[in-house]
Amino acid sequence: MKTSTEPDKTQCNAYIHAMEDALYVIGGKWKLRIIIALREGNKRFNEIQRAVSGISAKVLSAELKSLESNGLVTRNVLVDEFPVIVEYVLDDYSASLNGVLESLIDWGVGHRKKLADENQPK
Amino acid sequence: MKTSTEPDKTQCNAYIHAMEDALYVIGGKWKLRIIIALREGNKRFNEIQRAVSGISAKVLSAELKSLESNGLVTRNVLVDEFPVIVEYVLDDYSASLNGVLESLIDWGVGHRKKLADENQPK
DNA sequence: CGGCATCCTTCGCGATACTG
DNA sequence: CAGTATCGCGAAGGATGCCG
Repeated sequence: MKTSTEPDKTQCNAYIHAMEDALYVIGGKWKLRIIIALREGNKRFNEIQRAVSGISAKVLSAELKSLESNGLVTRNVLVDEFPVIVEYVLDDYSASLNGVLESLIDWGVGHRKKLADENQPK
Repeated sequence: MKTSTEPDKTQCNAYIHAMEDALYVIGGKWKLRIIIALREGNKRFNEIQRAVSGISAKVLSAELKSLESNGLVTRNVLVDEFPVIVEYVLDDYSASLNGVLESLIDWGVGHRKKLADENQPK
């Protein structure tokens, strides 16, 4: 607690800072899309690449490592011989993102609806 | 509605697509920070720049225009003579983002807490 | 005061090819 | 199948200066 005369400024910075923390982990073009793809079930590397259209193997590889290091995704090696088989699984911790995902998806749907209504006012 | 055998895949794509719509409008490094800054009250250009630390005038200008064109922010010219004075105001529509903002901020706070706990397990 | 112009850097991302 | 290596583009962003 503080007795300063500018509590708002402090609050605002705290909010912005929390947002930065969040975006550092789940920001960027791909991370949330990958998580959404994995929500419909565990997937192999190439399956994710197909589900998240447009992502390259290099980027997908990097994103998965990042998600793994943040405890959101787990990498399971199913077969460790030549045609290696790997499966990616959402970690329990990823459930903590449900609120974020749902509100973002909802807002996206609503915003698209709003744009459509503005173009077809009737 | 469809009778396909792969409703999940369709659902997943719809979710990802809605997310893309949302991120197109509020994604990127700065937009949500600017909105948070404006939530504590209307601000002038330079005030926003001070509140959102690190943003340059050029980028702030571009971001404000983008937010304006999406109906999230309104630009009010208070004085139109030489030392021009402009005020930026959150539009009513921006309230629709409250859920997104709160869940992101919450998650950021929680995630930081989680990291702290992992480093100080005792 | 608000904000555009210019120049420059950074790096996220993409395409293609290749390997265990 | 699951990635890595290489190359390189292009957009986003930073620094500085100027102008109404």
